[in-house]
Amino acid sequence: MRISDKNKDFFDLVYEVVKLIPFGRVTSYGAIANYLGATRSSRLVGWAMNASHATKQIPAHRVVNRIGLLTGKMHFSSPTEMEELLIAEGIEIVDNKIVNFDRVFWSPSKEIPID
DNA sequence: CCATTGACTTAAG
DNA sequence: CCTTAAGCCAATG
Repeated sequence: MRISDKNKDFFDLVYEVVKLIPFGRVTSYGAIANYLGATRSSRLVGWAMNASHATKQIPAHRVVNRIGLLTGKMHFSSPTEMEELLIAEGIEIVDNKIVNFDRVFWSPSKEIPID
């Protein structure tokens, strides 16, 4: 299915993008919002992640804020689950922040091949 | 229906 | 990078 399909809800589009994040890579709420054409609506991406737990299985731990801070770790099953998952993917984290953020950052608008 | 809140971002200082 | 202020929009009371 094409990501550029606008037939789905904003939440579903967010899920599609998040599911495409490669192993060991992360992206930001704003990058996803920007890719979906809603640069200023990055809060909705976070809201979508919150809802994702109940609806689908999504690697929400690969989505952090614009500076690589794990702002949403408290919304997981365990307060340390997000950090543990990222570390398991080879991502360094210090003080709830991704150290090598510039190296593991994955931009959807630049790295998703256009259909 | 109005007010507040929130896994956010940008701009300006 | 930090702080303020403002914008954004769904959910909640």
